[in-house]
Amino acid sequence: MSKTIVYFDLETADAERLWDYGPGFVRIASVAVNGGDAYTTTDIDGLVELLHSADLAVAHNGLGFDLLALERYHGLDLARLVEEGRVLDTLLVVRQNDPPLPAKVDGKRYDLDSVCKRMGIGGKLASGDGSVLKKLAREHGGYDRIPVDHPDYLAYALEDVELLRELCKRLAVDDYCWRETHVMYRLSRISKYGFRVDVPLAERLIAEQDARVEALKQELHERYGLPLTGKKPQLSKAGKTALEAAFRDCGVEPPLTDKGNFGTGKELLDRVLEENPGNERLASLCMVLRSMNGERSVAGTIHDCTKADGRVHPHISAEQGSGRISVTKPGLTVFGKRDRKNGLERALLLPDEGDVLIGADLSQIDARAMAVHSQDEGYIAALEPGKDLHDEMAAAVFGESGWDRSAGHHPRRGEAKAITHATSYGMGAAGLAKYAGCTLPEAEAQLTALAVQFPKLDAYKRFIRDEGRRQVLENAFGRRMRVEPGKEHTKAPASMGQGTARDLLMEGILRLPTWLLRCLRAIIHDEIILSVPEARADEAETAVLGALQFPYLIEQGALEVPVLAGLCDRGRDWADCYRTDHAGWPEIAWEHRQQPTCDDADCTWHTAPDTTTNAA
DNA sequence: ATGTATCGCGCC
DNA sequence: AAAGGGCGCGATACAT
Repeated sequence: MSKTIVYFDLETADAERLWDYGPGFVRIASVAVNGGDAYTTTDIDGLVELLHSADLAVAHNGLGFDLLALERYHGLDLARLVEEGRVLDTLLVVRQNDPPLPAKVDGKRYDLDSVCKRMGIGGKLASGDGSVLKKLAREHGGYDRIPVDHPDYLAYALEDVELLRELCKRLAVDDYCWRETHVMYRLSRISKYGFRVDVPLAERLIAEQDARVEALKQELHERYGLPLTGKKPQLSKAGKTALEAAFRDCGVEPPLTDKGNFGTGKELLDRVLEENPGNERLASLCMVLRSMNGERSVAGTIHDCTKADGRVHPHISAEQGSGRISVTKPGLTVFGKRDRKNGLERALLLPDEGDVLIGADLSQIDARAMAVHSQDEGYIAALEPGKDLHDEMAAAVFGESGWDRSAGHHPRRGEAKAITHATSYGMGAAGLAKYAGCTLPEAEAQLTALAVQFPKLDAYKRFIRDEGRRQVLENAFGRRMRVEPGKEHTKAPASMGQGTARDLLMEGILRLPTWLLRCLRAIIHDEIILSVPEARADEAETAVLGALQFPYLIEQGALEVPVLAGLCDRGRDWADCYRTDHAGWPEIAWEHRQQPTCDDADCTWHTAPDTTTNAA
């Protein structure tokens, strides 16, 4: 009994409009069944029928695009296909077979054409690289206006599916690929359902920011002759020239970046201020520059990404070197959280009507990943439920003396935090000293103490650096990760820590009950956010914790490492989820923002936008 | 016009 | 010999 394998590729309207184009988004499909002749068709419902009856549906980036389009507009039962193991996304497989270097270097190496070229597939089929399609779209006034019988269009589509079939013959599909299929399907629910946006708030914040930026530009112009063109004149060539003169006017040499260029970044300003205490003119210049630089356009980005349904539908992919998840358009991973200045950015995202946001984050998950791999008894013990890793680290490095375990935290917990964080990633004594603000000998002593207290952790890092010289590492779950030659010392441990941490969270995603999948709204490396009906919030939180927490055993006979998670506050918006963490910043709480006024002079919600900075 | 590089900022 | 890692995105400069 032979299996039916369907290879397919879609040509659509502008891919950016997957979630809001409406019917007609999918224009033609190219299809090949087993070894039969490839063909193109406009009968997309027919393709879906074919996929429903097939043993395997194969597409490149299918879980990022093609299958999602068929699900949205043509009734594809994607959940069932994935559940029954009948979906193969070759993009996921290629990344596993030939893992990427960091995205900066390797970002565009995995589109179908690049992959096939690299593997020597293509032969006489020469069009490649999508330029044909782009040209057609330009000629006809858009991707959705290319005639569906245009011979070049059809040839292009046909070639893609033939390449896909050839590619498939050369791929090795391991267990990790099948697991990853389930992972990416589940994460694609975030794109599908989208995250509701507070559009009026976005518009208000944008307007306020525009006013603020205009005032800052004006100030720099009047005081230092900065040109007024562009959004960030301090970054423009003419702007830099003006500012260099401004620094000299203050009696100071213009600060330079590591590459020797003039720069006005936070660190450079800090340094120049430190070196010139009491220079008021300089202080005032730096303050305005800092305000200018600090102006981000998160509200604008969100607004631009919001579709007609009032929601953003972020794109989810696993293209990072460690396998970490990228969330883009908009990039939800970088929204303000720690700085009060940006704390309200998350207030732009809302639960569905009648819902509340819930969320949970894994506790020190990178450290747990290192514990899993190193099997260091002491390190694992420090991660036991009820213990605080940083307290235990402080005790290990600085000693138990002066710490009454029953009375609270270790007095030097703050310092230990830096050490824990730094050492998993191979930071040296110099780096640690700078990061932690201690002297070099102190940093050296701390690193030595660490190696003595956690010998297996230390040994593991040395081992994995060595392994890294083979260029490809495998994390605890079997994900393959490439290490840049020459950077093993720092990147090998980092990849294992981040990569295994990533898959520990994905394990939680796979353990979520099905009903919560449509509630998923965001994923931020070690944290997930969901929008759930208020009446089911208790149930949902219990289920989320149940899914995310489990003892992890890397292999038979190994020591178990507990994976633990904590809930955030239930939020009326995303910022509201962290009101307890930031009790000192009342505006983080939704309740507070409902008041017409408040007494906190530093409140970033009620205080009228201060555009002047007014140094005088 | 389009793509790459650089800076600068934010998060994990 | 010494070395924190991973990223997204806006804004700008420069090459093609």
